[in-house]
Amino acid sequence: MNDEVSSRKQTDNTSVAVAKIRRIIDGGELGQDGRLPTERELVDRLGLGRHSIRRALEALEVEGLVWRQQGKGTFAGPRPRIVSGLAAEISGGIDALAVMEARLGIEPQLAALCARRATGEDVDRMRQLASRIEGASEADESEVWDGALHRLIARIADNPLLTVAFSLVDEVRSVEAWHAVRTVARTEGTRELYAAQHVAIIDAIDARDAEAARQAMFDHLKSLSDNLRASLEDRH
Amino acid sequence: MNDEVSSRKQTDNTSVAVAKIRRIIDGGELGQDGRLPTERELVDRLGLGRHSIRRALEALEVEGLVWRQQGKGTFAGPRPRIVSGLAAEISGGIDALAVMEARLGIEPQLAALCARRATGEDVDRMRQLASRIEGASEADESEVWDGALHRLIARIADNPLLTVAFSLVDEVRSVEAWHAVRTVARTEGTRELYAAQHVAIIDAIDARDAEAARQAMFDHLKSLSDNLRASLEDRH
DNA sequence: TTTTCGAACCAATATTGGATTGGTTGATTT
DNA sequence: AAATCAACCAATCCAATATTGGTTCGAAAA
Repeated sequence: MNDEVSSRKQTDNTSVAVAKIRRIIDGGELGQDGRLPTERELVDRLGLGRHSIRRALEALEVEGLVWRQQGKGTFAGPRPRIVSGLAAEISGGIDALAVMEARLGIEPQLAALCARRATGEDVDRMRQLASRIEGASEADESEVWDGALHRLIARIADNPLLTVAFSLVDEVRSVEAWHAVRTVARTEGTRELYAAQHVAIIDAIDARDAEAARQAMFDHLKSLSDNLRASLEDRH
Repeated sequence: MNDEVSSRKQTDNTSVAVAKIRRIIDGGELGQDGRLPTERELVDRLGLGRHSIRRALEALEVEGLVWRQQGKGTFAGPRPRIVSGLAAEISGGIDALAVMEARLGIEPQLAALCARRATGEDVDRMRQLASRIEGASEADESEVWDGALHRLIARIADNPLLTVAFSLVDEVRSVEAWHAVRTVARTEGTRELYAAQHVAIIDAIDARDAEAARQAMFDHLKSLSDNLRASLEDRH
C-alpha cells in the first residue's frame, strides 16, 4: 500500500518518524516554548502508528534533541533546570561579590570530589576546554568556555546537592547583567594567570589529588574574587 | 454604647485586637499548619472592624509572630523557606555521605563569612548554644541544639545564595530517616571531641579569623563524616 | 515471527470556573 | 479624626474536567 515503506523493507518506520519529526523541529514552526505537537497529533499528521512515533521520540530524547514530561508535552531543546524558578526569585538583591563568596564554598569542594571520580576521558575533555579558553580571541568567547569547564567539573563531581547549589549560583550569575563587570575584571595581565590556574586544577584532578584540587580551585576563585573587588572599587 | 471602648478612648482598638489575637495564637488552638482564622472571621469573633484587625496583624507580622499571603491566609510562626519543594524533589536517591560532602563545601565558607560579620551579641548566642549541646543529656536533644548552632552560623554569614544552599542541605538532612544512622555515629568517645571542635569554631569566629574559622568548621565536619563512614561500614 | 497499528486504560499535568482570602479604596458612622 | 462597613481587586485554593505522555494488550500486516 504505502510505496515509500513497502519498497524498502529495511527502513524502519521509526526512522521515518525520526526524520519527519526532525524536519518539524528544524522547520522553526514550534513557537516560543518549543512545544511539539502531541503524540496523537503526530500520528495523524505523519500517518504512522503511535508506537513508531513514540520510539522516534525516545530516540530524539536520548539524543538530547527533545525532552518529554507526562501530562505536559514534548519540547525541543534541553530539559530545563529545576532551579530556574528559584534562581529568578532570589536573583534580586544579590551582588557579584556575594556570588563569588558562594562559589568559594561550593566549587573547591566540587573540584575535590571531581578528583576522586574523574575518568581519564573526563580529564581529556577538561584539557580540551582549557585550551579553548586560552585560545579564545574574544573575552566573550573565553567566558563561554570557562563556564563550560566549571560546569563539567560540577557534573563529574556527581553530588546531587552540590550540583543543585552550583546550578543555582551558575544561573544567578548568568541571569544578572554582570557581564560588563566581569569582563572588566578580566584584564590583560590576568589572562595568563587564569590559564595557569586552570592547568593547575586539571593537573591536580588528573593526579587524583583531592586536596590539591580543592586548593587550586580555591586559589583560582580567590584571584577572580580579588580582581572583581578591585575593579568594583576602581569604579567608585 | 460599647462600654469597654468608650470608657477609655485612649486605648486604640488595634491594641485590643493585637492582645486578643496573641491569645488565640498562644492558646494552641491553631492546628498543625498554624493557620489563623480569616480576617473576616476575626471581625466576627473579636467584635472589631476589619481595619483594626488588619493593623493588628500588620504589627504582629512586623514582630515576626505571623506571616500572611494574599489568597492563602495568615499563619503563626516564621515565613516558610522557599526551598521546601525543591528539597522534597531531590531528597530521593541522596545518601548520608553525599549530604556530608555538600556540607564540607558549604559550611566552612559560611563559618569564614560568619567570622567577618558576627557581632559580639552573635558570639554570645553561639556560646550559649554550644553549652546547651554539651549539657544535653540525650543524644536527641544535643542534636537539636547542634542543628540550631549551624543554622545560626549560616544566618550570620548573610549570603543569600549560600543560605539557600544550606537550607537545602539542612532540609534534606531532616527529611530523610537518617536519625538512627547519625545517633550511631555519635558514640561516647566523640562527644568531647565535638564539644572541643564547637569551641574552636566559635573561638575563631570570636577572634574574627576567617581562615581559622573555615578550617575549624572543616575539621569538625570531617570528623563527623569519617565517623559516619566508619559506622556505615561497620553495619555492612 | 516480527513489526505495526489500534484501542483502551493509567498517571501526571493543564485547564477551567467558582469559592476563599488577604489587599485596597471609599463612604458612612461615631 | 477614628472606626466601621461595604464593595471591589488580585492571588490562591479547590474540585471537576480535559489533555498528554506512559503502558499494556490484541489484532492485523509484513
